[in-house]
Parts: sequence; C-alpha cells; structure tokens
Amino acid sequence: MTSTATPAAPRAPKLRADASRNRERIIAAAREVFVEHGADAPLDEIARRAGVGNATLYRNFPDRVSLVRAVVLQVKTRIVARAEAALAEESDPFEAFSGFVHAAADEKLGALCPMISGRFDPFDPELVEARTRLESTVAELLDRARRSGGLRADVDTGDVFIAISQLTRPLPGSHCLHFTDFVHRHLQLFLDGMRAPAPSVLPGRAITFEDFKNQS
Amino acid sequence: MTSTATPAAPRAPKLRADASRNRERIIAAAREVFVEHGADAPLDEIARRAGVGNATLYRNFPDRVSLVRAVVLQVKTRIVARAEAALAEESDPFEAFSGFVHAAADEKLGALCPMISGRFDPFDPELVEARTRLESTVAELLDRARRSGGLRADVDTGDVFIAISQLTRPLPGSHCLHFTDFVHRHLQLFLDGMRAPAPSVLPGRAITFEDFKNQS
Amino acid sequence: MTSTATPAAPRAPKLRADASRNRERIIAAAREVFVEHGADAPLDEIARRAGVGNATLYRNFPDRVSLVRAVVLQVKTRIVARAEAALAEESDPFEAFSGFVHAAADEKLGALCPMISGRFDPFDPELVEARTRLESTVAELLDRARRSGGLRADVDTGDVFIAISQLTRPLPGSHCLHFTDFVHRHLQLFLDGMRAPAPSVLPGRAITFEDFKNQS
Amino acid sequence: MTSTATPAAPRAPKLRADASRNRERIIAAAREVFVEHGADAPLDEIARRAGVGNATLYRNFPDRVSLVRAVVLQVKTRIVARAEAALAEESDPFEAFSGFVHAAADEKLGALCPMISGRFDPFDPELVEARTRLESTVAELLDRARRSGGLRADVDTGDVFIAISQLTRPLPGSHCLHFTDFVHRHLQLFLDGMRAPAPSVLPGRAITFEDFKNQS
DNA sequence: TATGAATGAGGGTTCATTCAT
DNA sequence: TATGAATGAACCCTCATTCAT
Repeated sequence: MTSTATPAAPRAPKLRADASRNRERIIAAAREVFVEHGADAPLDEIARRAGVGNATLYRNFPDRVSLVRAVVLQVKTRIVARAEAALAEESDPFEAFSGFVHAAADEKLGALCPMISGRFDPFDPELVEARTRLESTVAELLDRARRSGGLRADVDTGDVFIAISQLTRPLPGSHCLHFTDFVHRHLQLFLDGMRAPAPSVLPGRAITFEDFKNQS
Repeated sequence: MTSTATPAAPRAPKLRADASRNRERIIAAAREVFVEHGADAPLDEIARRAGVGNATLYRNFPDRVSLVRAVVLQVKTRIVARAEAALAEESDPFEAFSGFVHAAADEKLGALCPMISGRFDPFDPELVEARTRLESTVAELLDRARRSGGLRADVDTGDVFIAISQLTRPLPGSHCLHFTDFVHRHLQLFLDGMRAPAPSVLPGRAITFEDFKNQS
Repeated sequence: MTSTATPAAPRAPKLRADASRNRERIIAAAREVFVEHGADAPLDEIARRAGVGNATLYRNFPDRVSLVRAVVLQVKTRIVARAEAALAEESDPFEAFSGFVHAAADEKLGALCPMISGRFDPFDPELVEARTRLESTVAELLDRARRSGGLRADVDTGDVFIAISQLTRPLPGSHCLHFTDFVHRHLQLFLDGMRAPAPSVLPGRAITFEDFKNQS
Repeated sequence: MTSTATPAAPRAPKLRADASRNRERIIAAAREVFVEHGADAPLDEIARRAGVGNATLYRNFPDRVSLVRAVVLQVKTRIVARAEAALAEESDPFEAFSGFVHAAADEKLGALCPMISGRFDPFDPELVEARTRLESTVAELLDRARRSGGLRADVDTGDVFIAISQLTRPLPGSHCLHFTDFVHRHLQLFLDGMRAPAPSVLPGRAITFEDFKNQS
C-alpha cells in the first residue's frame, strides 16, 4: 500500500529497486525501534532489524537527524491521509474531527515527538509541504466543527497536535501495553473539553502551527 | 535537629551538616537536569551542576535508580502538600480540584514520568506511603467534586495523574520555555472534559492507582 | 583457506583477512599482558599493545572472559601438541614425561592459572575437547612412566598440572627474568619427587582433572 | 598469644593502648583480606573489616606498601618462630626440616607473595633483620638435614622458599577450599624430590636469599 | 553499492587518597 | 586522634561514525 507510490521520496532521482526497498525497510525499522526504545536507540539496532549493514543505513541517511526526518515525514504524510479521509466523511463535523484525532493517535505521533529535538531545517521543502497540508486540512476539519456548533471557539490546530503528541507518548516503562486503552480514553476526555459551549476561559491564546514552527 | 527542618528527608539517621547539604543540592540538580535532558541525562552533568565531584554523587546514591527515587519522592511529597492545601480550601469543590491540578503541574510531575522506568521496589515503604497519601487525598478531592455535581462520574485518580504527567512533559527541544503557557491551557481543556454531565462515553474503565501500581 | 593455516582458530566461520590478523594480534598481546600484569590487566593496555582501538578488542571479545577463554584455549592447544610430541618420542618413558613437563612450562601455563577465576562455561565444547585431549595424552605419558617403573604410583594428572601451574607462575615483581632458571630447577625437584619408589606417603589422594573440572 | 609481645612493632615510641590495638586489628584484617581477595583488595574493605574508619588506616599506614610491609613482617616473624621450633626438635633432621616446611605453608606465605611487587626498601632494618634471622635459622635446618644424609646437596634456602611461596599460592577461583589438601600433598612431593641421593642434576645453581634480596 | 570492521569519544562506576569535622 | 565524606583519575564498555573490502 505505502510502497507503491511513496510520496515520502518523490524527488529521489533514480533509485534502483533494491536500494529503494532498503530505504523503506530502514525507515520502517527505525519507526519500530524509535517507538520501542526511544529516540536514542542505537542505529546499529535499526540496521540489524532492517536486515542491512550499518553502513548501508549511513549511505541512505548520513546522520541520525536525516533518518528521523524521514520517519517524521512518513508519519506526517499518513496523518494527512487520515485527515483527508475524515474530511470526506458525511458524518457530523465534530464526530469527523473526533474520529480523526483518534485515528491520528494510532499513527504513534506521540512517539515521534521526542525525536524532533534534532532541530530540522525549518525551510526543508518536504517538511514544509507536509506541515502545510496537514495544517490546512485539519484547519478545515476544525472550521466545520466550529461552524456546526460542536467545537468551542478558542482552540486551534496547534492545541490539537500538542494534545495528540503528549497524550500518546509512550509511558516510560511501557511494557504495559494495555496502555493503549488509556490513550483513547484521555484523548476522549480532551475532545470533550473542546466541545462548545466552553465552560471556562482558557489561559493563553489559541495555538497554531506557527507557534512551534521550528519544532517540526 | 537538622532533620526536622527538612521534611523531604525526615528519616536520615545522622548526616553531617555539609553532607546533608550536598545531598539536597544533588537532588535539586538532578531534578533540574532530569527535567531538561530526560531521565538518561549524564550523572556527571548532575554532579557538576550540584558543584560536587561525581563520586560524591555515587556515595549518596549508589545507582541511578536510587537518585531517581529520591527525586520522585520529593516531588510526590510536594504534590501531596498541594492536594492537602486544595482540600482545605473553602471554594467550590470542582474549582478546588481544578486548582490542585494546575498546581501539581507546576511541580513538573510530567518530567518525572520518564523516570519511572527504573523499576522501583514496589514495596518501598516511603514510596508506598507517599503514593497512598496522594491517592487518598486526591480521591477525596474527586469525591467532593463529584458529589457537588461538577465532575463526571466515569473518571478516577489514575486518569487525573496520567493526564497531568503526559500534558506536562517537556517537549523535546524545549528551549521554547513559553511552553509553560501551553501546559495550563491544555490541562484546562482536559479539566473541562471532566465536567459533568459527560457528553460522551469513555472507552475503557476508570483508572485508579491500582492500574499502574508497579510503575511508581 | 586461511583457517587451515592457523590451527588455533579452526572454527572461525568467515573472517576477513585483516580482521583475522587483528584477532590473532589481540590474543598474542593479551597473553603477554596477562603474563606480565595478571588477569586483571587493563584491557585498554592489551588493545594498545596489539595496535588496535579498544573497541576493536570488544568487538572480537565481548567481555574479558571471552578473551581469557581464547588465550587459555590457545595455550591448552599448544600444550597438547607438546604432550603428543613427547608420546611420539622413543626415549625412556619417565624422561619423555619429564621432558613434557619442562616443555609445558615454557608455554607459561602458570600464567594462565590466575585467569581461570573467570568461571568459564563448564560445557564449552572447545574447552572440553582441549581438556579431554590434554588429560588423555598426559595420562598415557604417566601410564607408560609408571609401567616402566620410573614413576611412583600415587600421583595423577591433576598433581602434574597443579605443580606446573603453581611453580611456573611469575613472581610478583618479576623483573627478575632470570627467574626462568628457577622454574626449571624447581620443576626438576618436583619431578624427582615423583620418581619411584616413593619415599613417603602423600596426604590426600591422587588428583585428576575431575577434581578441578569446574575450573577450566 | 601474638598480642602480648608483638615483635612486629618494637620501635614504635609510645603508642596509646587503643591506637596499638587498632594497628594490630588493621594488620590482621589486611592479612585476611589479602589472602581472600588478592593483593589489590580495596583498602576500604580492610578498614571496614578491622572496624575502623578508612582514614585511621591511612594514619597508621600512609600507603599500601607500608601496610603490606607490616603484614609481611608479621608473617616472616611467625615463620621464624616455626623454624626455631623445628630446630629445637629432637627428631630426625630431615623430618624436622620437612615439618617446618609444612608448618610454614600454614602461615600462608604464598598468599603474600603477590604483594611483594610493591618494592620494599632493601635496607629496611626490620625487614633485613627478619630475613636474616629466617635465612640463618633455615640454613641451619638444611645443614643438619644435609649432614645427616637426608637432604641432597645441591639445594639451598632460596629453593625452599620459592617452592613454599609458589605451591601455597591460592588458586584463582579458590572457593575450592579443599585446595588446602593439595598444598601439603605437593609440598610433600617437592620435599621428596629434595632427598638424598639426588637422582638428577638440577639446572642452574642453588638459590639463596641473596638471589631475591630486592624482592622481600 | 553494500558490507563488516575499526575507531575515538563519552558515560558509568570504583577506589586510593585527601579533607573537614 | 578518629572519622565520614569528597575528590579525581582510571577503567570498562557502548555507540555514532568512518574505513577498507
């Protein structure tokens, strides 16, 4: 499904079939390992799990940041797809938004959060594009939900993503895998807090992607 | 004599004045560094920031776990104090609870979350006592809020602490210190989601401390 | 191809030429350093003397025990060769045995003695095989010498190896390298004590390899 | 028994009773620990076992060498006593000598051997005196045995002490405490090899204390 | 190109020794 | 004087990264 038309690497000039396969396997392994062992996981472990030599990993991703970038990009792309699917739904706008949030959580966005410290290039075209698409799509979801009267007025896209990122981050000793149950439970509480009418005044102001532009 | 003045270490048998001072400075430094760099931060950095040699740190805390334990205990103790203060308030029960949550966030509870992986001894008397006091106090806060009609019925103490822990965890490249603004904003959204009447059905069941007893 | 030339490592699956060379150099350096500074000698010193980085040593021998194992195996193998050569001799059986003991001493068996504390896996196939071959060959040497009337009846293989090990251990500040002279002198005294007829009754019972099976 | 007239510290000007007791306890603990854990044993362990603070140990013995010196001196003194007792015996001269060797082994002389690397001052009066008394006493034992026709002519005091030292050194993983059985067995073989008439020609020449004067 | 091996820098920990009470 | 605490140097080991096949 993902491998046929990988939007993650649209500008790579001409990758041989096996090289491209290697690249994908490394990204997949990296995602797994990052989720399991955290962002400081040994790169050798990733290479091993991808079934390639460590030097192959370095050929594809000269440093850790560029590997993280690739993983982040892939996740972002998948989340955009989730958002677009939610937009296409016929259901109640708040429910569509709510469904998207739960779906995005399943992409383990939170697990990636600790990796962003690598300070990406803020002008990286691919990342900028992914972020832009993500923000506009989610903004549209929010707009609809707000107009339908389901969503309180004082929240914005940044609030949504911070909540998803934080509430889905794996707990440290997370061998407790039933932790997944917690996640959707608390996301739901957060979503309930976003419903109109607002029962309280929020401190600060609505957060947008502008507010953490340098972060991803 | 000296021990009564520092409620954080009431059981120290007989510690020399300077040693006790060092111990406190190490814990303080550890807390800072753990919050900034995570639980895997170099112990040498902690020692350096505390102004002691690294071996002094090891004398006081033979391994990383025991240092983390000390920090966790200190934070837990402080949060208990916050909870008790909230109980003593005269205000609306939900507001008291809400105020406690915001106050607890200021203790950087979230920063401790990544440390729990060290697998403490589940029967450690001091930790057990701190946890027990914490749970019972917060349970009382929740009960009052629930009885007053302010709090929805399907949440419990564990839900509160997971939310606080997760929402207050520092973002990775947290040079953005105005991130603190985010925290209270999203805690407030979460709190709003906990109000009665419940607008949705939560997945799973109410979480209590039992559900992560082995974790802290 | 390369493996046949080095009988010391006949089981290496496929080792690159330079890697194999490094491995041998590390073992050689380890043997030197162990003999000089004892089994607790810094591994960094061994790496330095072998002319490789310390991490290379760790790649080849993940822990100290595995390095010691390699050295022990090499020495054992060489001593077996000495024993077999002695068996092949035409001379008087006691002289053949005696010659073997002096030859084994030159392999610095004694220097290995302090290393056995590392507690090897008692079922390690290669070590077991080396020990078995060694014991059977030396038992044969002893048998012949005993049958020829040269050797007293109340000693066995274990007695021989303990004596060799102990009497050839380097003295602490062994800058006195003429110490080697001592060694053969005292081995000879010990050998003279093993001659028939026995002038005294030995305490305890004859020692075999069974008696320190767990030791090597 | 030993504490009443300690010849080990005859020149200490005026030691307070408790200070003197501390000194003795440290030496005793050091001997124990050296025998058990080797010559590199942590000094803190020795202090702990002696029931004193580590700084007290340093006050009495400014560095490791001086502590070792004290232990060696004590052991030498005790062995001299053994030799003098053997001289006083009425029995067959070779048996008297033989009995002394076994008795000296019980003083764990071998365990001290690894410690001598600390390079003592060769002119240290106390050490010189102990060595001189030891050598002359043992030389007398040897002379008598030689004259009685029991001892071969080509061995001397140094040969005896090297053999004792080496054969009584603890084997590395020496949790095997029945190892003690080995010791006397192999000492006996060595002694049998020293009997007259000599069945072989020894390499080198007879060793005296002169040959390792710098060693102890 | 892909690989396994080599490397050096850095963190964790221990211990001999010195300092302050 | 005797003590517990502090210190820094040394060692073990891991891992990101580079090199040679």
